[in-house]
Amino acid sequence: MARRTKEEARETKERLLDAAETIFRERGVTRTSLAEVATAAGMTRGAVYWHFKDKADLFQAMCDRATMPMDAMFERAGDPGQADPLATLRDLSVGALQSLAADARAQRVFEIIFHKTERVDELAGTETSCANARQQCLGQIETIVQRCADTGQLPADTDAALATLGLHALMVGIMHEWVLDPTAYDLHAAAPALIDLYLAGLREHPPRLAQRATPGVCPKTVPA
Amino acid sequence: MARRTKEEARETKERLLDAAETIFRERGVTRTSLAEVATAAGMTRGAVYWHFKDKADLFQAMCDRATMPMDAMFERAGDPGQADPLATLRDLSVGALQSLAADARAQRVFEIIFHKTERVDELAGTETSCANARQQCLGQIETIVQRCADTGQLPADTDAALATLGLHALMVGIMHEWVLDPTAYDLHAAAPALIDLYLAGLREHPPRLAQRATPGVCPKTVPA
DNA sequence: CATAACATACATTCGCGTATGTTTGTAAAC
DNA sequence: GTTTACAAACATACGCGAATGTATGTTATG
Repeated sequence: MARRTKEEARETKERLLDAAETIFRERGVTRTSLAEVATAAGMTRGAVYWHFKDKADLFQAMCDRATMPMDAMFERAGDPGQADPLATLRDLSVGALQSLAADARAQRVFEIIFHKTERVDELAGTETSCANARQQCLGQIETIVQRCADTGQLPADTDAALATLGLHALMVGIMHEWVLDPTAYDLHAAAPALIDLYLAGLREHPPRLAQRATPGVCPKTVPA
Repeated sequence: MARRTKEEARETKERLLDAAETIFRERGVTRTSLAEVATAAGMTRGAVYWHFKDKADLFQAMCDRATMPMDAMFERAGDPGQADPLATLRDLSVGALQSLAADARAQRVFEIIFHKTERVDELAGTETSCANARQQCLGQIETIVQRCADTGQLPADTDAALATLGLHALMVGIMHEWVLDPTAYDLHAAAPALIDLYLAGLREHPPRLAQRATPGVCPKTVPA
């Protein structure tokens, strides 16, 4: 069997990507051979090497296919001078979490990215594109946070960088833990509460610029 | 060369663990061969197989050696009926972050755990011990949060489970991102601000029990 | 008929587990 | 307090399977 039609070839490529999601998730990226991916898709290694350069290329394509909608969200949120930046920030954060909750493919791929792969130089292409997305994400958030401080929705001396780090860390942590067991709780329902909790803290007790040690609730210093 | 003294044998074991930290971090756990670890420690594979059963055993020992102090922290924080549970919670959270900031070995190992390994069934021993630590950590936090709600330091109808999920996610996210570049910011200095920000939000706008959709700042629903 | 879309075959390398060799602390026997 | 014998603490050698990249087949499409 060989030489399928154009449409069939596209289907096999999709099936290979689907198989990669399944097998990478089950066995981890490094431990899975391309033969396993191929047989899981009902093909042989020849098909894989025809559509993709090597495993890194396959992995990259798999990630791109899944993260495309979330990338688009961040693109959309940055361009206009929004009238209500705090609401924009909330919508963006809650939307990202809820879009993960609604997209089974994104859940699989994020589980792979967070728990089933090793960040090494050999996946340099994926690594840099991932770092770019992260930097762009952080930049978007910090821009909006700073706009909140400028428009008075947050205190003027808010440390936008630290506030951004915290929000980003919160979202990364939520995704990181939730994909381990999506049945643990309803992320779609919980996302607003979690984000609003953080944003309320940001209004109530934000990190201030030019402030090293925060007095906080308890003045006792911790051992080490 | 063979048959060193007891003390020398312990030293070589430590050197093997040190080498494992270095090589695992550089090349990822799965991609590193035991030969690489051995040569990096100035030994051969014979030494590795003498001190450890296989790679999983070496990895487990490396993790245990590094996470021991942090495990002890959580043990210490749970036992007594603390008078000020909210302060206990803050001390525990800030202390965990600052202990990471102060311990170079913990930084290396956490970077390996978060970014240089793949959670698969083959590392079952490590996986379950890690899950146990995570469950114990979550349990400790939730117990303290519930105590805060019971003693009136937080609203009585606070959803302790969700509040715990958020705090845990925040800390995981902070560690997850910070170990990627410890020079990005001073974690020891930033930890109190980040934790106090979340705890302030917890007092100001906590998740409530028996409450599905939170009204929040912006009622608009997000696409998908 | 030329080539896209694969399947098959081949050579090479790499890592693992084990088996065996070697040296030397170390503790009991004398 | 030697000496002897045993085993600790490694090094070396072997055989095996598995995965990779490429080279070469095969078939049907455009």
